[in-house]
Amino acid sequence: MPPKNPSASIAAVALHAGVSVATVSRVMNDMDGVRPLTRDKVMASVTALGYRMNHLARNLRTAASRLLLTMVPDVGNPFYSEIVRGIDSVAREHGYFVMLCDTGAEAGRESAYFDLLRTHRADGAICLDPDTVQHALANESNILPWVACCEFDPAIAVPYVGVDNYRAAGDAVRHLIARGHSRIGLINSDQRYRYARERQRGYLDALQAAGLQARPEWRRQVDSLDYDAGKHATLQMMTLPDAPNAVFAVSDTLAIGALSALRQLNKRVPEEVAVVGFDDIAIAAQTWPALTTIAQPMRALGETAAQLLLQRLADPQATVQGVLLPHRLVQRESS
Amino acid sequence: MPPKNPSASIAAVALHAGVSVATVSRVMNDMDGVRPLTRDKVMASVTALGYRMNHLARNLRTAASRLLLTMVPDVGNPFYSEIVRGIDSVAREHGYFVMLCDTGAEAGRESAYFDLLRTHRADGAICLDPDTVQHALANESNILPWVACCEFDPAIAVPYVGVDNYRAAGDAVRHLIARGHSRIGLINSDQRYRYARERQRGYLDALQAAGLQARPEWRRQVDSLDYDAGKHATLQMMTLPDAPNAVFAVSDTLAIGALSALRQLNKRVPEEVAVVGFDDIAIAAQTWPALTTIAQPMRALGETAAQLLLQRLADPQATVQGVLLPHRLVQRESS
DNA sequence: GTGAAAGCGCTAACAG
DNA sequence: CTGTTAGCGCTTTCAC
Repeated sequence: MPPKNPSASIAAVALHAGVSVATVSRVMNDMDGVRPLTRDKVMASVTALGYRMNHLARNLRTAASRLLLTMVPDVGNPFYSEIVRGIDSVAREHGYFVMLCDTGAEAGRESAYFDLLRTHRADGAICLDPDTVQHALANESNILPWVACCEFDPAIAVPYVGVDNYRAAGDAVRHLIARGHSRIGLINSDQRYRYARERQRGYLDALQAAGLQARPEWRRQVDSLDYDAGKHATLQMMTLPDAPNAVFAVSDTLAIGALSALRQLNKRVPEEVAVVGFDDIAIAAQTWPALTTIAQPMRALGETAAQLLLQRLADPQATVQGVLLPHRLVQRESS
Repeated sequence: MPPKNPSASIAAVALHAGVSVATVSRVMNDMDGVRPLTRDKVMASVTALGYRMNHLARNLRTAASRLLLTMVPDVGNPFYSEIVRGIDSVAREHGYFVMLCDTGAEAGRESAYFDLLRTHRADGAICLDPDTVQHALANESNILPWVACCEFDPAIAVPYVGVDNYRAAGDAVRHLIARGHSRIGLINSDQRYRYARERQRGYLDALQAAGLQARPEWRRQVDSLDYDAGKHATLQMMTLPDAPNAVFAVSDTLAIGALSALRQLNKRVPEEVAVVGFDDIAIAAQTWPALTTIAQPMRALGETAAQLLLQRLADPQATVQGVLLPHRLVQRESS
């Protein structure tokens, strides 16, 4: 039973092994230029003393925390949590840990978190917050290494990864049109999000291209992605004299709320009202009826974001890039 | 427009203000014993230079990272993400940030994460992993500050917060019995979790107390909390010659999968088969039929865990405590 | 009330 | 191949 002393310092190990601290450091960092025999001696002392390196000290010296900040508007949303897993997996692969921060999409909290970069508590950040709040951070982007994920403004010189929201929304609407629906409603989220604005544009253009009406009453804006928000929006929309016979929701959670509302209204889905969502979160396949939706490669979105950030950290002056990942329509029962 | 230089050191500020680094440090830490005039001078220089303290250095000096590790089996599960929010909110209130780690309930990964404590990269940890994997860490619990949340073994000398799983499961079963069901199935999760074992015990005892049969075929064990796992378990259970007319699932996700299976089987819920879940995640109110479930105070669970940990950090030798929070039956349409 | 100076534990030149 | 040494930027006695 070796005496466990996690607080033993590198000096203690050096003493025990009869070598210098520099040598211990070399061994601990797997650097070459150490005689195997010496290395073994050091390792023996390390286990004998139960030594663990103090990362605080190393961090100060190397000026790196090996922590990646991830700022999400809402960790509770299944869409975001899947992305976080993607980020986490590649971060860990590269020896980084992730610090998860729930910003509630508030600019204030976001910029407070950004201080973590300025104070060297994190090496880089991935931001999923509204592009409107990203703008505030754009000026410092050259100094502070961060990338945008899902939400991004191509005009900002910040690496990003996302999907083509305009085209994706168009695909959803065109699908609905192809299924014979003509009065198509939109449940949209917070317009501070560029994705919300882009999807609305896609919706509108697709409608127009098909020569269909795009009545303003058929568009509802909600300020959260809760199930209830989608439900209420749908309930309201359906009281309209000439209510939509199909609805496109910009998020699965909203769409699921819509399903719930339609059930309450005794509307048959998709016969009386069709529903299409966005994201393809796990639950989308389990609803009744199962949700037709635009799938986003959530995992890959997170992984790519982490890769971009890691790239940027490795080479700060590398050219800024933007990546668009493919989406696809997953047709189930609700349309 | 002040020259922003986040990498300015305390020495630069001292020079600029014409004071010593000690004084700057005092000002930065809001310590008293500094003349207001001096304080103002320093603050002026701080803003002039755009100084932000380097936390790496401070951390080394104070031997604290002000980071809390949170280890969850699966960040994607809505149950856990709500708890994480609770943790995050009180952590931030106290000047801590949280580092979220998805362990996949693997003992290996868990102990790797624990190294973050040993290497001073985190000050404390909150563990939501199976009590079976917690046992491995119990020995070091006196040295390494951590607390258990949701999953815990009262026998381990580690502070914990959770619910009375035994009683909660009994409540669910008694509710089903009261509604006239006699053949009650159980969809249980991974037995490495103490909560799974406790809930099973509660289920069994409640059945016995009512003089009802507890056939082994009516119990299904799944190895994940995915919707699909619940669905498949239910599908299998329902092929039984004398299938249950009610099922208690130890997690809402499992119960939702069950709902999906029953729909596929054309069984009316709750008339032909009633379903009760556990947790009361947000989606539970939106399913069809809306899910009856045992609600856990997820937010409070997370908040309490963080408080316990913070307490432990403030006073390492304080007595170990265990907290049980109340659960409650939320009756909706599925039973 | 303020300053000088000694480290925290590690890494990285630079010598040997 | 290994050792010596000078810091990283901050906090914290201990003087003044």
